[in-house]
Amino acid sequence: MARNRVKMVYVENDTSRKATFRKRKGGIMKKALELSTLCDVPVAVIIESEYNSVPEVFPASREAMGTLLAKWDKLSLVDRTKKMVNQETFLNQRIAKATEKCKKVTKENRELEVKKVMFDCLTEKTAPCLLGKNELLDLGGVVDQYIKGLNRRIEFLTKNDDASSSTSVVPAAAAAATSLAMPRAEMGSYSTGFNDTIQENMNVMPIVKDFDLNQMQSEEL
Amino acid sequence: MARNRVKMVYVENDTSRKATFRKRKGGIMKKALELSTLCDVPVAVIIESEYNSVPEVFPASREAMGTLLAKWDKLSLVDRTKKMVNQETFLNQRIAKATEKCKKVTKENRELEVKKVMFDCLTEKTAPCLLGKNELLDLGGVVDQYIKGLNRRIEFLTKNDDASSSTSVVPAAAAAATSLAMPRAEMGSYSTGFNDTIQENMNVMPIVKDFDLNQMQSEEL
DNA sequence: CTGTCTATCTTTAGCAG
DNA sequence: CCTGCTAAAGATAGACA
Repeated sequence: MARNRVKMVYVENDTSRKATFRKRKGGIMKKALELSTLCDVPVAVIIESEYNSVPEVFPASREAMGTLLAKWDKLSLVDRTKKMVNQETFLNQRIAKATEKCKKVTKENRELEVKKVMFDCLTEKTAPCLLGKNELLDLGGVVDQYIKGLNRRIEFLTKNDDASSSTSVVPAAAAAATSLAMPRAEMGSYSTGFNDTIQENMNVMPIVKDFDLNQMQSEEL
Repeated sequence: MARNRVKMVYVENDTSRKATFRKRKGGIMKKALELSTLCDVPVAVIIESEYNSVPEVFPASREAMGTLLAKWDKLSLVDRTKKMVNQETFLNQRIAKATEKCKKVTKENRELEVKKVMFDCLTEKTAPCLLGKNELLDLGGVVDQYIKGLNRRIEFLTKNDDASSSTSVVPAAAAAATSLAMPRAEMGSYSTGFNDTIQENMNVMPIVKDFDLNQMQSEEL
């Protein structure tokens, strides 16, 4: 978890594995204690270790532990199976969630790519004629959205800010760039240098979001 | 755990508590899954929640869970009690460890304070005559150690570095300062400006180590 | 409420003693 | 093997959509 990102696979090296085991066991026990303290819920953790001949460990109090296990014993076979199945469903749920997130990120990335192309066009790095039909359609959609934002922007400026109302006569492309930059400018002073704005956005655009299943937390169960 | 350091006490606010519960439960489940993956050990976590009518959760597989609980059932009353008692001892062990660490940090801090006084004396901010008997004794000890370090330093330089051997004639106080700075200089070039060295150390000295029990991990159990 | 963001706090992998 | 350190990865409280 530190220094190097660690792969979530069995640690082959005996020494490292033992070290990891000890550290992480301590970590879980602490977390369990914290959860039970913060939320006043009974928590039990059982860890079977090859290093401990009496291999169970519990952060719960003696009584709480007994109660927890008793409850488990008393669960109907149906409920128990249901819960057990939940465990089998555990990974499936994570996968489903991850898939959904992955889709979303992919979509966002496509949008970012299109925006990048748009700015490339503005700075003449890429000729639109080199693009395929689908790319052009996507690009058209993005540009349309920018122009819509631009119109709202013009309306806003015309109503509220005389000094800036002159922006309503700039070429559409530069205005679109301004529009894109708006979210950042909203809380401060408004940007007026279009080339700067474009350049600024050029630096931001290439960022493509990364995605990692392991980064996701189970949440929900 | 973020934005604000959180006190380890029951969270009164219902909304916050539920949010904390959900987040931390997810966190523990993930950690449990990671531990069992990395070290290939069976892990079970049972969390009884007021929000879940069938209030138990397990990251372990169906079989592993059964095995774990069976093992617990088969534990002799003696072993079980021993383990249980361990839970009662849990906090005591943490307290013991914390106390020990606290002592250590306190001692380190006292040494740092003494060093600070020593450098104050060198820069004439504090007259030694204003100090009490114990402080003077401590100070004497520290100065002695510096002088010892100085002698080793002189010996080293006399043997290995003709250009620097002239330092063997500097006043003891400045030499002591050099000695103190040595650990940092050992891997690079040697410091030669004594006033700079003193000033540099003045900036470092006032750092007094902090100590927090919650920062400690249970480790060991 | 459920999901998202992010400034901070916490955990821990890899080393050195 | 254990202990301590530290930089980097991870978890999460609080605020917000």
